[in-house]
Amino acid sequence: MSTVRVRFAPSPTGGLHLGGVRTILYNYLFAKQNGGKFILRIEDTDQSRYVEGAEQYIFDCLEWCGLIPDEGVVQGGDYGPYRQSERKALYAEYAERLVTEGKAYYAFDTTEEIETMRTTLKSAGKNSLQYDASSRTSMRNSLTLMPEETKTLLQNGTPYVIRLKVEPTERVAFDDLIRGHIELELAVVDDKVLLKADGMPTYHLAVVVDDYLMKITHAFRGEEWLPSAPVHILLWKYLFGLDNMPKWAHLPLIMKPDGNGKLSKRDGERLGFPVFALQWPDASGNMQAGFKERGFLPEAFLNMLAVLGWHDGTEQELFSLEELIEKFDLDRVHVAGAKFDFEKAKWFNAEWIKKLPTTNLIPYVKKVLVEENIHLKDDDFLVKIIDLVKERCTLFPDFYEQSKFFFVSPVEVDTASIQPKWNADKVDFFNSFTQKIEDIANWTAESIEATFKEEVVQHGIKPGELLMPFRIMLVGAKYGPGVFEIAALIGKEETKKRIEFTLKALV
RNA sequence: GCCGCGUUGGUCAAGGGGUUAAGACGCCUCCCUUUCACGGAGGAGUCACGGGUUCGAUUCCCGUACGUGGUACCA
Repeated sequence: MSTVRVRFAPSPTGGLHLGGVRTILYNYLFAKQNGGKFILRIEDTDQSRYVEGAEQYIFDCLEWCGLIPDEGVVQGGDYGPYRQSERKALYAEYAERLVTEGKAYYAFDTTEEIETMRTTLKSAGKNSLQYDASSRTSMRNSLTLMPEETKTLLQNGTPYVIRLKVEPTERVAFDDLIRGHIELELAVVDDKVLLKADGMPTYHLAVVVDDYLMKITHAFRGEEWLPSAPVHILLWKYLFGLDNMPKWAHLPLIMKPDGNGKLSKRDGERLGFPVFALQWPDASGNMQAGFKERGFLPEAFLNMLAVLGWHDGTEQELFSLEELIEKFDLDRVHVAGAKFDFEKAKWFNAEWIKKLPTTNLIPYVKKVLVEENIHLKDDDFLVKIIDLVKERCTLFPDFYEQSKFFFVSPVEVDTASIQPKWNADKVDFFNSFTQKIEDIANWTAESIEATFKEEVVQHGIKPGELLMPFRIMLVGAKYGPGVFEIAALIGKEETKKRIEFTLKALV
């Protein structure tokens, strides 16, 4: 049994969105669980749509997710180059070989001529407007032209493409790792362009040639590729033999949460959630926050993506990357598309924030707080705070709201919530309480609470009447962890200061 | 239009001839917390439709509907 080799081949035309990352993830999991190699190549065959920086972006995404290729554009390897633009000559060679063997042909038709052909077919009431066995005989290609004419055209540098000669009577079949046996008629596929006029291969030629030369054993891709599988099978048959063809798995699509259709890069903006792993500009050039920028943990992001279309059959929902490698099973990948649910995605993040050791969270929380101009003391202090508030946080920006009062006195205090029931007795209470805390030698949540309770008894007021005002004094509003915990952490002086501040505001 | 793939609560889903049809997110109620969350206990809500096959279909078969993908010198 040869080594499992899988690959992912993104095109540098835009940000990596959910479907793409999930395909990478499944590829990665499969490779790792079989002790194989995960290879990254770049499909920059459509240079008209090439976007500057998109390639680096792909590397950055992989790094953030922790899905590092074993071989490829960055790491190198024995089967390079891994960028298709650098393999241009290679593809042309195979395309020529197909022409020589009568499996493909040169086509000199211009875009306008093809347009004309289609309108003619349409007005004739034809359903199929394809460049195929039925229409190629009336087009300008090496099948219809005299050999000398073709030769002259080529010598004159006339632009041409190489098209696959699809025999409509053939049928092809293959076994999909997820969907089982699939049979397709070639009558419905057109004579696909293999080599474009600019000398670049189309996806169809490139994927087959690269998969062969890079010894790929298993190929995972989105379901949208299923209809073109016959083309690839034909190419394998003509070029390298069906026995060498990788096993295919067509993954279900990730769909829009509302309405219909597969999730697209524009949906994030429209629906208010990220669709990219990392930030990426939208069509109008505005930067769209990715999962990273929105405050997701890569662990949560990967976990959420893994179970969108795959389920391990038990009740477990939280999986680390190591567990995913161990448990992932192609047989348990769904056949139907899944709608993306941002609420559930957030839940995964909240779970991972609770699950991960606090020390792992420090860098993320620090970043958020520093961006809010919070002056941070030592890590020990931060760890105590994180422990206190982390179960109240879903995304990292929540840490700011949930912990800012540990660092700065509340600017706005919600006195309106205290005012209605405020009276002289309560003022007395807080005045004597501020006196009493002077004497607390060991400033801990327990001692503060004990002192507070004693005072409450002395004044004969219900504790509930006083706890909320106290909280509002310290936090500024009605939320947060235990009041005595907060008082303990911010210190005696700060506690006094905040009580006195609010007392004045309430007059 | 044609071809492919699909269809279990609002969403993710387990199950696969006989089940009270798991579980999770979200929603609702209550408990805990003299706050907000976390946690706990409950609740509402589902097998697209029509025919077969069968003693019995959510499950198997065939249709229909609906969804979705493809039908490019895009990937």
